[in-house]
Amino acid sequence: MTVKRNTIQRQLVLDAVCELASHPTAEQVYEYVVDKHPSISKATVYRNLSMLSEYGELLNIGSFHGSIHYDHNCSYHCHFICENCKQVFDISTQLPNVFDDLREMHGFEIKGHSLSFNGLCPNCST
Amino acid sequence: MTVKRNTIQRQLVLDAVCELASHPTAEQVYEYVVDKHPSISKATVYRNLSMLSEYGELLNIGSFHGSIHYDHNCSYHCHFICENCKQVFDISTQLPNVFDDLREMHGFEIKGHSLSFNGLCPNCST
DNA sequence: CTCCTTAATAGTAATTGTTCCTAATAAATA
DNA sequence: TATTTATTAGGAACAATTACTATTAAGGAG
Repeated sequence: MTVKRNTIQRQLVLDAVCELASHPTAEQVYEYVVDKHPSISKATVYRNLSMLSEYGELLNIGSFHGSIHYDHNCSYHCHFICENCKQVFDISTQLPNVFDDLREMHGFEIKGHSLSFNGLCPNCST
Repeated sequence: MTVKRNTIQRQLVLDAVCELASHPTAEQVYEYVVDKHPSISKATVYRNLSMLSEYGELLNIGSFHGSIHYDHNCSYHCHFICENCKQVFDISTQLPNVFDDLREMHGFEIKGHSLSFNGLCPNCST
């Protein structure tokens, strides 16, 4: 059995996503981390972002405008992506349990889902 | 005022997405169209896919596994993406009108949304 | 129908996001 | 403290997409 090791690089990547709290991309995480740990490489950031997502410590919320965004909040919520400023907003709303119904009705083994809206945020719509 | 011109290339791209009906990527559309019109270039396929999406004649349903998928069905439905076979399935289900509520409650001008599930399809889960 | 404007095209180069590769490093266990 | 091997840095490779430029052709005006 392979052991998951704790490295400062992995911790820095995880901390960055939490501290940025802006649904950052790998590039944005790299920019944030390289300040504190200049020798880190981009490959390390990419690798840790996907490993942390697999472990359930981060959430890959999908690819918007060409790059994958990550979220430190792994509990269920939706997102709103502004087409103008490209910002990703959290939308905390409860959708009824159609998800459970879907699971049972269609025979799909659902491991995750992504609900996102696009349009213009209050700032950009004026 | 710029005039949108009708070209055979644009029509072929639109037809391809309809005829394939498998949520194709730009690459898959190109492979399909180049048979009928060998001189078409990939840039033309990419350009027309994004223009047709802007015009509302196609739907960009998001980027899965590294490339954007398009749908000829522009009416509301969800998708299920199998993590194993990478197939995109249509899920026709009605979510209650939380979308209208969101629109009014948050001040976001919602132009579209995307709800997709990932996991294993019935074929792959056994 | 013919001419003219310019949107759209073909072909290719460039860019961007991401993954792969390899030798060196450093966690974790014995 | 020594050993194993997961992880790293750095750069090359790759794949999806966009940008660029000369050429072509759609469609409105005359």
